[in-house]
Amino acid sequence: MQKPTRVSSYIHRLEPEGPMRVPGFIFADDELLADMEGDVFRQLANVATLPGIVHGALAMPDAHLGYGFPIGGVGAFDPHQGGIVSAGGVGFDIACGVRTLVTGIHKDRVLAERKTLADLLYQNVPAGLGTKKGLKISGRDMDRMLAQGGKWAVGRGYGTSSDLKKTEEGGTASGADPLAVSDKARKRLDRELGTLGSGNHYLEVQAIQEIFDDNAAQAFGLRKDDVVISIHCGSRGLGHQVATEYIRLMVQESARQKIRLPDRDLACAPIFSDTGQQYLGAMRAAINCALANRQILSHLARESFETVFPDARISMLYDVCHNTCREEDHEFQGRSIRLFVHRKGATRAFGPGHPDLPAEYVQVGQPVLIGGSMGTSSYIMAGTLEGMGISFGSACHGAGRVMSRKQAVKKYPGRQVIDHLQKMNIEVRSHSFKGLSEEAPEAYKDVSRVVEVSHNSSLARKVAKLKPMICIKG
DNA sequence: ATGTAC
Repeated sequence: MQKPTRVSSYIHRLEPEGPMRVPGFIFADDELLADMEGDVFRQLANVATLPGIVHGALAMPDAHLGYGFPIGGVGAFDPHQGGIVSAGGVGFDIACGVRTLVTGIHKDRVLAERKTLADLLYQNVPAGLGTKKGLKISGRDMDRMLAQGGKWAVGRGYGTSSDLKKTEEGGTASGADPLAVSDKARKRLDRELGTLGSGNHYLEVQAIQEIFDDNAAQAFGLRKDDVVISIHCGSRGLGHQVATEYIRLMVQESARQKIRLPDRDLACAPIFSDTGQQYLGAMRAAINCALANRQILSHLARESFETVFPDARISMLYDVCHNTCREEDHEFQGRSIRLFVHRKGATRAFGPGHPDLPAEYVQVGQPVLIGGSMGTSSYIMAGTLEGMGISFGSACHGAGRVMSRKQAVKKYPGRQVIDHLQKMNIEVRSHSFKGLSEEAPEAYKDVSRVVEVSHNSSLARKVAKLKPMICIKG
Protein backbone atom coordinates (compact mmCIF):
# COMPACT_ATOMS: atom_id res chain seq x y z
CA MET A 1 0.00 0.00 0.00
CA GLN A 2 1.35 3.37 -1.07
CA LYS A 3 2.13 5.88 1.70
CA PRO A 4 1.10 9.49 1.18
CA THR A 5 3.77 12.19 1.01
CA ARG A 6 3.50 15.34 3.10
CA VAL A 7 2.54 18.51 1.21
CA SER A 8 2.18 20.60 4.38
CA SER A 9 1.43 19.98 8.07
CA TYR A 10 -2.20 19.27 7.24
CA ILE A 11 -2.23 18.10 3.62
CA HIS A 12 -0.91 14.76 2.34
CA ARG A 13 -0.73 13.46 -1.21
CA LEU A 14 -1.10 10.02 -2.75
CA GLU A 15 0.80 9.99 -6.04
CA PRO A 16 -1.19 8.73 -9.02
CA GLU A 17 -0.06 5.16 -9.61
CA GLY A 18 -1.36 2.41 -11.88
CA PRO A 19 -4.96 3.08 -12.90
CA MET A 20 -5.23 6.27 -10.78
CA ARG A 21 -6.06 9.23 -13.04
CA VAL A 22 -5.38 11.90 -10.42
CA PRO A 23 -3.66 12.10 -7.02
CA GLY A 24 -5.35 11.60 -3.69
CA PHE A 25 -5.30 14.50 -1.21
CA ILE A 26 -5.79 13.85 2.48
CA PHE A 27 -6.52 16.70 4.89
CA ALA A 28 -5.27 15.50 8.26
CA ASP A 29 -2.67 15.93 10.98
CA ASP A 30 -0.42 12.99 11.87
CA GLU A 31 -2.85 11.45 14.34
CA LEU A 32 -5.90 11.62 12.05
CA LEU A 33 -3.74 10.39 9.18
CA ALA A 34 -2.77 7.35 11.25
CA ASP A 35 -6.49 6.56 11.74
CA MET A 36 -6.93 6.56 7.96
CA GLU A 37 -4.03 4.28 7.15
CA GLY A 38 -5.08 1.32 5.04
CA ASP A 39 -8.82 1.63 4.47
CA VAL A 40 -9.06 5.29 3.52
CA PHE A 41 -5.81 5.31 1.50
CA ARG A 42 -7.02 2.32 -0.52
CA GLN A 43 -10.53 3.71 -1.07
CA LEU A 44 -9.15 7.10 -2.09
CA ALA A 45 -6.81 5.48 -4.61
CA ASN A 46 -9.81 3.54 -5.97
CA VAL A 47 -11.93 6.69 -6.35
CA ALA A 48 -9.02 8.32 -8.23
CA THR A 49 -9.39 5.71 -10.99
CA LEU A 50 -12.97 6.67 -11.89
CA PRO A 51 -13.60 8.23 -15.33
CA GLY A 52 -13.69 12.02 -15.57
CA ILE A 53 -12.39 12.75 -12.07
CA VAL A 54 -10.88 16.23 -11.80
CA HIS A 55 -7.96 17.46 -9.65
CA GLY A 56 -7.91 14.64 -7.10
CA ALA A 57 -9.81 12.28 -4.83
CA LEU A 58 -10.13 14.06 -1.48
CA ALA A 59 -10.41 12.86 2.11
CA MET A 60 -11.65 15.31 4.73
CA PRO A 61 -10.12 15.18 8.27
CA ASP A 62 -12.98 12.98 9.54
CA ALA A 63 -12.67 10.40 6.74
CA HIS A 64 -13.16 6.73 7.51
CA LEU A 65 -14.09 3.49 5.75
CA GLY A 66 -17.30 3.68 3.73
CA TYR A 67 -19.15 1.79 1.01
CA GLY A 68 -16.92 2.31 -2.07
CA PHE A 69 -16.04 5.93 -1.40
CA PRO A 70 -14.75 6.73 2.09
CA ILE A 71 -17.14 8.61 4.35
CA GLY A 72 -15.58 12.06 4.43
CA GLY A 73 -14.74 11.68 0.73
CA VAL A 74 -15.08 14.29 -2.02
CA GLY A 75 -14.78 13.68 -5.76
CA ALA A 76 -15.63 16.04 -8.65
CA PHE A 77 -16.32 14.79 -12.16
CA ASP A 78 -16.41 16.53 -15.53
CA PRO A 79 -19.34 15.25 -17.61
CA HIS A 80 -17.54 16.27 -20.82
CA GLN A 81 -14.56 14.06 -19.95
CA GLY A 82 -16.67 10.93 -19.48
CA GLY A 83 -17.37 11.90 -15.87
CA ILE A 84 -19.51 9.55 -13.82
CA VAL A 85 -21.99 9.69 -10.98
CA SER A 86 -21.86 6.96 -8.34
CA ALA A 87 -24.69 6.06 -5.98
CA GLY A 88 -22.16 4.61 -3.54
CA GLY A 89 -20.25 7.89 -3.81
CA VAL A 90 -23.28 9.72 -2.43
CA GLY A 91 -24.10 7.16 0.22
CA PHE A 92 -27.18 5.37 1.49
CA ASP A 93 -28.75 8.12 3.56
CA ILE A 94 -29.11 10.59 0.72
CA ALA A 95 -28.94 14.23 1.88
CA CYS A 96 -28.53 13.30 5.50
CA GLY A 97 -27.54 16.60 7.04
CA VAL A 98 -27.67 19.10 9.85
CA ARG A 99 -29.80 22.16 10.37
CA THR A 100 -29.33 24.65 13.16
CA LEU A 101 -31.94 27.09 14.48
CA VAL A 102 -31.15 30.12 16.63
CA THR A 103 -33.53 30.71 19.57
CA GLY A 104 -32.34 33.97 21.16
CA ILE A 105 -32.89 32.40 24.61
CA HIS A 106 -30.14 32.48 27.27
CA LYS A 107 -28.76 29.12 28.41
CA ASP A 108 -29.60 29.74 32.08
CA ARG A 109 -33.31 29.88 31.24
CA VAL A 110 -33.08 26.58 29.36
CA LEU A 111 -31.05 25.03 32.18
CA ALA A 112 -33.88 25.79 34.61
CA GLU A 113 -36.47 24.15 32.34
CA ARG A 114 -34.36 21.46 30.74
CA LYS A 115 -36.27 18.40 32.01
CA THR A 116 -39.63 19.84 30.91
CA LEU A 117 -38.21 20.83 27.55
CA ALA A 118 -36.52 17.44 27.04
CA ASP A 119 -39.76 15.59 27.82
CA LEU A 120 -41.73 17.79 25.46
CA LEU A 121 -39.26 17.40 22.58
CA TYR A 122 -39.11 13.65 23.14
CA GLN A 123 -42.90 13.49 23.05
CA ASN A 124 -43.37 15.71 19.99
CA VAL A 125 -40.49 14.68 17.74
CA PRO A 126 -41.04 11.12 16.45
CA ALA A 127 -37.84 9.08 16.40
CA GLY A 128 -36.50 5.55 16.41
CA LEU A 129 -36.05 2.70 13.95
CA GLY A 130 -39.21 1.95 11.97
CA THR A 131 -41.29 4.68 13.65
CA LYS A 132 -44.66 5.05 12.01
CA LYS A 133 -45.60 8.32 13.67
CA GLY A 134 -44.83 10.57 10.74
CA LEU A 135 -47.05 12.06 8.03
CA LYS A 136 -49.35 10.07 5.79
CA ILE A 137 -48.32 10.98 2.31
CA SER A 138 -48.89 9.31 -1.05
CA GLY A 139 -49.82 9.80 -4.69
CA ARG A 140 -49.64 13.29 -6.11
CA ASP A 141 -48.81 14.83 -2.77
CA MET A 142 -45.76 12.56 -2.61
CA ASP A 143 -44.79 13.69 -6.13
CA ARG A 144 -45.07 17.33 -5.09
CA MET A 145 -43.00 16.73 -1.97
CA LEU A 146 -40.29 14.96 -4.01
CA ALA A 147 -40.25 17.79 -6.55
CA GLN A 148 -40.28 20.71 -4.09
CA GLY A 149 -38.74 19.56 -0.81
CA GLY A 150 -38.66 22.23 1.88
CA LYS A 151 -40.91 24.47 -0.17
CA TRP A 152 -43.61 21.79 -0.13
CA ALA A 153 -43.31 21.48 3.67
CA VAL A 154 -43.63 25.24 4.17
CA GLY A 155 -46.68 25.21 1.89
CA ARG A 156 -48.20 22.62 4.25
CA GLY A 157 -47.70 24.95 7.20
CA TYR A 158 -44.40 23.61 8.51
CA GLY A 159 -42.25 26.67 9.10
CA THR A 160 -41.95 29.86 7.11
CA SER A 161 -40.59 30.97 3.76
CA SER A 162 -37.73 32.74 5.54
CA ASP A 163 -36.52 29.26 6.61
CA LEU A 164 -36.12 28.38 2.94
CA LYS A 165 -33.75 31.26 2.25
CA LYS A 166 -31.34 29.73 4.76
CA THR A 167 -31.40 26.29 3.16
CA GLU A 168 -29.10 25.12 0.37
CA GLU A 169 -30.75 25.83 -3.00
CA GLY A 170 -33.59 27.65 -1.25
CA GLY A 171 -35.01 24.40 0.14
CA THR A 172 -35.63 22.77 -3.23
CA ALA A 173 -33.12 20.64 -5.15
CA SER A 174 -33.78 21.49 -8.79
CA GLY A 175 -33.90 18.78 -11.43
CA ALA A 176 -35.62 16.27 -9.17
CA ASP A 177 -37.45 13.50 -11.03
CA PRO A 178 -40.14 11.98 -8.81
CA LEU A 179 -40.92 9.41 -11.52
CA ALA A 180 -37.42 7.97 -11.03
CA VAL A 181 -38.33 7.07 -7.44
CA SER A 182 -39.84 3.58 -7.25
CA ASP A 183 -43.10 2.62 -5.58
CA LYS A 184 -41.12 0.58 -3.10
CA ALA A 185 -39.04 3.62 -2.08
CA ARG A 186 -42.24 5.67 -1.70
CA LYS A 187 -43.87 2.99 0.43
CA ARG A 188 -40.91 2.95 2.75
CA LEU A 189 -41.60 6.60 3.54
CA ASP A 190 -45.16 5.88 4.63
CA ARG A 191 -45.64 7.63 7.99
CA GLU A 192 -41.90 8.21 8.16
CA LEU A 193 -41.83 11.77 6.83
CA GLY A 194 -41.29 14.08 9.80
CA THR A 195 -39.39 11.52 11.88
CA LEU A 196 -35.82 11.65 13.13
CA GLY A 197 -34.74 8.04 12.50
CA SER A 198 -32.00 6.27 14.42
CA GLY A 199 -28.25 5.67 14.40
CA ASN A 200 -26.28 8.90 14.67
CA HIS A 201 -29.32 11.07 14.06
CA TYR A 202 -30.36 13.42 16.82
CA LEU A 203 -32.05 16.60 17.90
CA GLU A 204 -29.95 18.64 20.30
CA VAL A 205 -30.49 21.80 22.30
CA GLN A 206 -27.05 23.41 22.57
CA ALA A 207 -25.47 26.42 24.27
CA ILE A 208 -23.03 28.67 22.42
CA GLN A 209 -19.97 28.11 24.58
CA GLU A 210 -17.32 30.05 22.71
CA ILE A 211 -17.08 32.47 19.82
CA PHE A 212 -13.92 32.40 17.68
CA ASP A 213 -14.86 34.89 14.97
CA ASP A 214 -16.91 37.90 16.10
CA ASN A 215 -17.59 39.17 12.62
CA ALA A 216 -18.95 35.87 11.29
CA ALA A 217 -20.83 35.17 14.54
CA GLN A 218 -22.61 38.48 14.18
CA ALA A 219 -23.56 37.74 10.58
CA PHE A 220 -24.84 34.32 11.70
CA GLY A 221 -26.82 35.82 14.62
CA LEU A 222 -24.81 33.92 17.25
CA ARG A 223 -24.19 35.31 20.75
CA LYS A 224 -22.20 33.63 23.49
CA ASP A 225 -24.45 31.77 26.01
CA ASP A 226 -27.49 31.84 23.73
CA VAL A 227 -29.18 28.55 22.89
CA VAL A 228 -29.52 26.91 19.48
CA ILE A 229 -31.35 23.78 18.26
CA SER A 230 -29.60 21.38 15.88
CA ILE A 231 -31.31 18.60 13.95
CA HIS A 232 -29.35 15.80 12.28
CA CYS A 233 -31.35 13.46 10.05
CA GLY A 234 -31.87 12.42 6.45
CA SER A 235 -34.19 10.96 3.84
CA ARG A 236 -35.19 7.91 5.94
CA GLY A 237 -36.17 4.68 4.19
CA LEU A 238 -36.86 6.42 0.88
CA GLY A 239 -33.27 7.57 0.33
CA HIS A 240 -31.96 4.21 1.43
CA GLN A 241 -34.17 2.41 -1.08
CA VAL A 242 -33.19 4.79 -3.91
CA ALA A 243 -29.51 4.12 -3.15
CA THR A 244 -30.03 0.35 -3.01
CA GLU A 245 -31.89 0.19 -6.32
CA TYR A 246 -29.53 2.46 -8.26
CA ILE A 247 -26.39 0.75 -6.96
CA ARG A 248 -27.79 -2.44 -8.48
CA LEU A 249 -28.51 -0.69 -11.79
CA MET A 250 -25.07 0.94 -11.78
CA VAL A 251 -23.32 -2.42 -11.39
CA GLN A 252 -24.95 -3.41 -14.70
CA GLU A 253 -24.31 -0.02 -16.30
CA SER A 254 -20.61 -0.05 -15.34
CA ALA A 255 -20.25 -3.43 -17.04
CA ARG A 256 -22.10 -2.22 -20.15
CA GLN A 257 -19.90 0.89 -20.33
CA LYS A 258 -16.78 -1.23 -19.74
CA ILE A 259 -15.72 0.92 -16.81
CA ARG A 260 -12.97 -0.90 -14.92
CA LEU A 261 -13.88 -0.88 -11.26
CA PRO A 262 -11.21 -1.66 -8.66
CA ASP A 263 -14.08 -2.26 -6.22
CA ARG A 264 -17.61 -3.34 -7.14
CA ASP A 265 -18.97 -0.90 -4.54
CA LEU A 266 -17.77 1.96 -6.78
CA ALA A 267 -20.41 1.05 -9.38
CA CYS A 268 -21.27 4.16 -11.36
CA ALA A 269 -22.77 5.46 -14.59
CA PRO A 270 -21.64 8.19 -16.97
CA ILE A 271 -23.40 11.45 -16.14
CA PHE A 272 -24.49 11.54 -19.78
CA SER A 273 -26.26 8.17 -19.70
CA ASP A 274 -29.86 7.18 -19.04
CA THR A 275 -28.91 5.43 -15.80
CA GLY A 276 -26.82 8.42 -14.68
CA GLN A 277 -29.61 10.90 -15.44
CA GLN A 278 -32.26 8.75 -13.76
CA TYR A 279 -30.14 8.38 -10.66
CA LEU A 280 -29.50 12.14 -10.50
CA GLY A 281 -33.26 12.76 -10.80
CA ALA A 282 -34.04 10.22 -8.08
CA MET A 283 -31.21 11.44 -5.83
CA ARG A 284 -32.45 15.03 -6.09
CA ALA A 285 -35.95 13.85 -5.20
CA ALA A 286 -34.43 12.11 -2.15
CA ILE A 287 -32.61 15.37 -1.29
CA ASN A 288 -36.01 17.08 -1.36
CA CYS A 289 -37.37 14.36 0.91
CA ALA A 290 -34.59 15.06 3.42
CA LEU A 291 -35.15 18.83 3.20
CA ALA A 292 -38.89 18.38 3.74
CA ASN A 293 -38.14 16.07 6.66
CA ARG A 294 -35.84 18.56 8.38
CA GLN A 295 -38.32 21.35 7.70
CA ILE A 296 -41.14 19.42 9.40
CA LEU A 297 -38.91 18.47 12.33
CA SER A 298 -37.85 22.11 12.70
CA HIS A 299 -41.48 23.08 13.00
CA LEU A 300 -42.11 20.42 15.66
CA ALA A 301 -39.03 21.51 17.61
CA ARG A 302 -40.07 25.14 17.32
CA GLU A 303 -43.56 24.42 18.67
CA SER A 304 -42.16 22.51 21.65
CA PHE A 305 -39.58 25.18 22.42
CA GLU A 306 -42.11 27.99 22.16
CA THR A 307 -44.46 26.15 24.51
CA VAL A 308 -41.84 26.50 27.23
CA PHE A 309 -40.44 29.87 26.05
CA PRO A 310 -43.26 31.85 24.39
CA ASP A 311 -40.92 34.80 23.82
CA ALA A 312 -38.45 32.72 21.75
CA ARG A 313 -37.96 33.89 18.17
CA ILE A 314 -36.60 30.83 16.46
CA SER A 315 -34.92 31.53 13.14
CA MET A 316 -32.85 29.41 10.78
CA LEU A 317 -29.11 29.65 10.80
CA TYR A 318 -28.62 27.19 7.95
CA ASP A 319 -29.24 23.67 6.64
CA VAL A 320 -26.40 21.61 5.15
CA CYS A 321 -26.49 18.23 3.43
CA HIS A 322 -23.80 15.59 3.99
CA ASN A 323 -24.48 13.00 1.29
CA THR A 324 -25.02 14.50 -2.15
CA CYS A 325 -23.80 14.84 -5.70
CA ARG A 326 -24.28 18.42 -6.89
CA GLU A 327 -23.84 20.18 -10.19
CA GLU A 328 -21.68 23.25 -9.52
CA ASP A 329 -19.39 25.69 -11.32
CA HIS A 330 -15.79 25.66 -10.11
CA GLU A 331 -12.61 27.41 -11.16
CA PHE A 332 -10.18 24.83 -12.39
CA GLN A 333 -6.91 25.50 -14.21
CA GLY A 334 -7.88 29.10 -14.79
CA ARG A 335 -11.36 28.58 -16.15
CA SER A 336 -14.83 27.94 -14.81
CA ILE A 337 -16.15 24.47 -15.45
CA ARG A 338 -19.33 22.68 -14.51
CA LEU A 339 -18.64 19.70 -12.30
CA PHE A 340 -20.63 17.02 -10.49
CA VAL A 341 -19.25 17.11 -6.96
CA HIS A 342 -19.81 14.04 -4.77
CA ARG A 343 -19.70 14.86 -1.08
CA LYS A 344 -20.14 11.76 1.04
CA GLY A 345 -20.00 12.52 4.72
CA ALA A 346 -18.72 15.92 3.70
CA THR A 347 -20.30 19.36 3.82
CA ARG A 348 -20.56 22.00 1.16
CA ALA A 349 -18.56 24.99 2.43
CA PHE A 350 -18.79 27.82 -0.10
CA GLY A 351 -16.53 30.78 0.54
CA PRO A 352 -17.34 34.51 0.79
CA GLY A 353 -18.82 36.08 -2.32
CA HIS A 354 -20.37 32.90 -3.70
CA PRO A 355 -23.56 33.80 -5.60
CA ASP A 356 -25.56 30.92 -4.06
CA LEU A 357 -25.26 32.27 -0.51
CA PRO A 358 -28.03 34.21 1.24
CA ALA A 359 -27.32 37.96 1.33
CA GLU A 360 -26.66 37.91 5.10
CA TYR A 361 -23.79 35.45 4.66
CA VAL A 362 -22.15 36.61 1.43
CA GLN A 363 -19.46 38.62 3.23
CA VAL A 364 -18.39 35.88 5.66
CA GLY A 365 -19.03 32.64 3.77
CA GLN A 366 -21.48 29.77 4.13
CA PRO A 367 -22.27 28.47 7.61
CA VAL A 368 -20.73 25.00 7.94
CA LEU A 369 -22.44 22.96 10.64
CA ILE A 370 -20.24 20.30 12.23
CA GLY A 371 -22.14 17.79 14.34
CA GLY A 372 -20.24 16.29 17.23
CA SER A 373 -20.83 12.82 18.59
CA MET A 374 -23.31 12.42 21.42
CA GLY A 375 -22.27 14.39 24.49
CA THR A 376 -19.41 16.16 22.77
CA SER A 377 -19.24 19.64 21.31
CA SER A 378 -20.51 20.67 17.91
CA TYR A 379 -19.03 23.52 15.89
CA ILE A 380 -20.17 26.21 13.52
CA MET A 381 -17.61 27.11 10.90
CA ALA A 382 -17.63 29.30 7.78
CA GLY A 383 -16.58 28.50 4.22
CA THR A 384 -13.37 30.07 2.89
CA LEU A 385 -12.01 31.30 -0.44
CA GLU A 386 -9.06 28.92 -0.02
CA GLY A 387 -11.45 25.99 0.33
CA MET A 388 -12.96 26.82 -3.05
CA GLY A 389 -9.51 26.13 -4.54
CA ILE A 390 -8.38 23.09 -2.54
CA SER A 391 -11.58 21.11 -1.91
CA PHE A 392 -14.26 22.37 -4.36
CA GLY A 393 -15.71 24.29 -1.42
CA SER A 394 -16.06 21.28 0.89
CA ALA A 395 -15.27 20.56 4.52
CA CYS A 396 -15.65 17.88 7.17
CA HIS A 397 -19.10 16.92 8.48
CA GLY A 398 -18.50 15.63 12.00
CA ALA A 399 -16.36 13.47 14.18
CA GLY A 400 -16.37 10.24 12.18
CA ARG A 401 -16.36 6.78 13.73
CA VAL A 402 -13.24 5.07 14.98
CA MET A 403 -15.06 2.02 16.35
CA SER A 404 -17.66 -0.16 14.63
CA ARG A 405 -21.21 -0.19 15.95
CA LYS A 406 -20.78 -3.80 16.99
CA GLN A 407 -17.61 -3.10 18.98
CA ALA A 408 -19.25 -0.10 20.67
CA VAL A 409 -22.30 -2.15 21.75
CA LYS A 410 -19.98 -4.68 23.38
CA LYS A 411 -17.90 -2.09 25.17
CA TYR A 412 -20.38 0.58 26.34
CA PRO A 413 -23.72 -0.52 27.87
CA GLY A 414 -26.56 1.94 27.22
CA ARG A 415 -27.16 2.52 30.93
CA GLN A 416 -23.52 3.49 31.37
CA VAL A 417 -23.77 5.98 28.48
CA ILE A 418 -26.81 7.64 30.06
CA ASP A 419 -25.03 7.95 33.43
CA HIS A 420 -21.98 9.38 31.73
CA LEU A 421 -24.06 12.01 29.90
CA GLN A 422 -26.00 12.93 33.02
CA LYS A 423 -22.77 13.56 34.87
CA MET A 424 -21.93 16.01 32.10
CA ASN A 425 -25.26 17.78 32.72
CA ILE A 426 -26.73 16.58 29.42
CA GLU A 427 -30.39 15.63 29.49
CA VAL A 428 -30.73 12.62 27.18
CA ARG A 429 -33.92 10.94 25.94
CA SER A 430 -33.61 7.88 23.74
CA HIS A 431 -35.83 5.21 22.20
CA SER A 432 -33.09 2.59 22.31
CA PHE A 433 -30.40 1.47 24.77
CA LYS A 434 -28.59 -0.29 21.96
CA GLY A 435 -28.64 2.93 19.93
CA LEU A 436 -27.00 4.77 22.82
CA SER A 437 -24.28 2.11 23.01
CA GLU A 438 -23.58 2.37 19.30
CA GLU A 439 -23.26 6.12 19.60
CA ALA A 440 -21.09 6.20 22.73
CA PRO A 441 -18.80 9.24 22.45
CA GLU A 442 -15.74 6.98 22.75
CA ALA A 443 -16.67 5.29 19.46
CA TYR A 444 -15.90 8.53 17.60
CA LYS A 445 -12.89 10.61 16.71
CA ASP A 446 -12.27 13.78 18.67
CA VAL A 447 -14.44 16.34 16.87
CA SER A 448 -12.33 19.22 18.20
CA ARG A 449 -9.24 17.79 16.49
CA VAL A 450 -11.16 17.34 13.24
CA VAL A 451 -12.34 20.95 13.44
CA GLU A 452 -8.85 22.23 14.30
CA VAL A 453 -7.37 20.50 11.26
CA SER A 454 -10.19 21.78 9.04
CA HIS A 455 -9.45 25.29 10.30
CA ASN A 456 -5.67 25.03 10.00
CA SER A 457 -5.86 23.60 6.50
CA SER A 458 -8.30 26.39 5.49
CA LEU A 459 -11.11 24.03 4.46
CA ALA A 460 -13.30 26.22 6.69
CA ARG A 461 -12.72 28.55 9.63
CA LYS A 462 -13.97 28.29 13.18
CA VAL A 463 -16.83 30.55 14.22
CA ALA A 464 -18.41 29.07 17.35
CA LYS A 465 -18.36 26.06 19.65
CA LEU A 466 -21.60 24.50 20.92
CA LYS A 467 -22.11 22.51 24.11
CA PRO A 468 -25.03 20.05 24.26
CA MET A 469 -27.73 20.56 26.95
CA ILE A 470 -30.51 18.26 25.73
CA CYS A 471 -30.12 15.31 23.37
CA ILE A 472 -33.05 13.45 21.76
CA LYS A 473 -32.00 10.20 20.08
CA GLY A 474 -33.71 7.51 18.02
C1' DA B 1 -27.75 4.86 7.79
C1' DT B 2 -31.68 1.09 7.11
C1' DG B 3 -38.74 -2.42 6.84
C1' DT B 4 -31.30 -6.22 10.55
C1' DA B 5 -33.03 -10.41 3.27
C1' DC B 6 -33.90 -11.34 -2.98
